[in-house]
Amino acid sequence: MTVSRVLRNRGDVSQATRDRVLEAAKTLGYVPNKIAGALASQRVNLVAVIIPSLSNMVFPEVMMGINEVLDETPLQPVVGVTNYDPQREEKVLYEMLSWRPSGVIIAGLEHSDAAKSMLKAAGIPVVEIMDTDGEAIDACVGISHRRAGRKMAKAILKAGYKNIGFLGTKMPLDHRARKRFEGFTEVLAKEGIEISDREFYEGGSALAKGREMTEVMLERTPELDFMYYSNDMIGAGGLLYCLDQGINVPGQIGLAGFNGVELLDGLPRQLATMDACRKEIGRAAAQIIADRSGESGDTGGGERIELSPKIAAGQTLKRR
Amino acid sequence: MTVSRVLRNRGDVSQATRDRVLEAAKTLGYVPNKIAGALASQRVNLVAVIIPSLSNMVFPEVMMGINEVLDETPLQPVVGVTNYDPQREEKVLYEMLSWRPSGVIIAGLEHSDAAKSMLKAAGIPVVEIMDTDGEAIDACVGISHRRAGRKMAKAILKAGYKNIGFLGTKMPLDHRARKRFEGFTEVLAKEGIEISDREFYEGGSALAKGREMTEVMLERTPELDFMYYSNDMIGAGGLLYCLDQGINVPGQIGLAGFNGVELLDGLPRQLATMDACRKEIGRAAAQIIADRSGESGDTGGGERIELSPKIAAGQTLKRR
DNA sequence: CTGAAAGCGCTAACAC
DNA sequence: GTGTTAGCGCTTTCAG
Repeated sequence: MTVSRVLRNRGDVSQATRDRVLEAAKTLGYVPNKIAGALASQRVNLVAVIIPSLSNMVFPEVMMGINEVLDETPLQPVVGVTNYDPQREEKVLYEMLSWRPSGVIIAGLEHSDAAKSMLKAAGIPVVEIMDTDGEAIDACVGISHRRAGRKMAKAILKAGYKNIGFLGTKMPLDHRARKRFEGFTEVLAKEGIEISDREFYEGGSALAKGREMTEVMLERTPELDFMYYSNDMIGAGGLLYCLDQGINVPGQIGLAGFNGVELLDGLPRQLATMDACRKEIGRAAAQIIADRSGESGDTGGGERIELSPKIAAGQTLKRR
Repeated sequence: MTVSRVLRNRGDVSQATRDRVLEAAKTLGYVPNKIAGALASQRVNLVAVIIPSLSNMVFPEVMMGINEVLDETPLQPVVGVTNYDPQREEKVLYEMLSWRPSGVIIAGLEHSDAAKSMLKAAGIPVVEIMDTDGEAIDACVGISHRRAGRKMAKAILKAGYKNIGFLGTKMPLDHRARKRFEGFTEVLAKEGIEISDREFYEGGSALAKGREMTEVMLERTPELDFMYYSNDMIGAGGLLYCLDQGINVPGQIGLAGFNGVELLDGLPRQLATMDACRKEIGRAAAQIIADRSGESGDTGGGERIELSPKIAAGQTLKRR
């Protein structure tokens, strides 16, 4: 009835009745039931956001970007965490889709077949984020991790380093880290160079792991003159370790990480890194959903935004 | 009809029909509509989680605790972020309640009157987390930040420090930081000691800010022999700064932070801190909601769990 | 064990 | 401008 109209600021209602309704609503402590509303209107202002983890700052930062633009709209994000587990991803996705959200933002391009079918069948905007190396179901915004790996390899070679070590996570399911690694070794291979040593970790404090791994690797392969870390946190650990040991960085050994986390600003020396454009990705993805959910005929589709991460050479990647 | 029964594994359905239904559901790619289900059953398996921020690791860690226990139940968390803004908190809360969740987990004990009324009127379990210094609406799990501040002050005094500086965030709305500060100065006052200097920051990289603030303060008040940081990140920045400057820690100056973040493990020296029991808080809060949402008559109510944070004295808070 | 029927609290379309 | 009506897609209750 009329009440519904005023509560949603729709069309013709006289000021008098409007006031009366608002008054009543307030005194009764009335909170509309969105479930009923959604069912009736076939519209749910929720955006499903599916990410692998909350345990490092990267996804929370993406969330912040998403929040920023969704705040300007009636849309609300609902997040689900998969722990890098395809099974869980499938389940979380199913749960979310059963709420008939206005769109979904999901990390990565790799999903189980079932997940892909659900996404395709959902008939809502789907934005796959963080990665552009592969085929998207619908829209896609991110960076090319393969290209990022290549770019860093080139910069390192150009700076004159030759004996390069790689340190990363032991995560077969972190496809983005894997792609960076592939791009990285690819460029090295072209120059006839192979990774001199490599080390992988899982669990624990990344900073501490970075220290440990660096120690182990330097002991095992003393001729190393560069270490490429698959994320800034272990890179920072490595940097702190080197400084502790009185190792000249980058004189004796150069270092680089990946992500461009804010944390690096406070380190004794600025670690070379590459900005993964996390907030920007969140913002762009949310924008796509917001734009499309406004339209009627789902005009858009298949948007593809590839951001280009830039190297922040810091002080740990200098020409020798 | 029957279909509904098999999809929910309810009561008496013959294996034959069950199979037939499952079969049909699969081939049709049927995903049940939870909105309709929720409306009909008056049951929504969502738990609203309202937190101030995602920008440091503390709340993501609480989330992980919540996820852990909710994963074992049909309940699903939905998070809302307030940016420490009571206005936003009110709005976010309103939005969430309009989905009629099974419970709400909300950070802090300080809310606007409107927010409090909504929470009281909602008729669902409400767990206020992180803080126990004040009056809870319903259940409450956290630590006493006032007590935490007092405890740290005692430890510092006992270790023989006299000229103490405080460094924290410029956040009038971070009640927990404020309470820690109050507890801290209270104990000092009892011993006839006043904070020698203080400094507050906002925005930017906490690690970098920690460095800057430490530098500024040491210049301004050279007689300081201890610095108490309101979080570990700025504490870590301070520690790195001191080490850079060749300042003997804790010989010349002692340091302590707050939170017990994992990051500290990788630092050149272990910063003294106090574990805020974040994951544990998340777990306990989720458990309360889970337990109560199982019962019919909302048996429980008013649970109050106060965890006691322990000092991890690290290497930067040693008897002089 | 299975079907039919009556809502859940709203929105949308249509009268008044 | 305002009231009325018919569903939205399920769950629930009650008959068969």
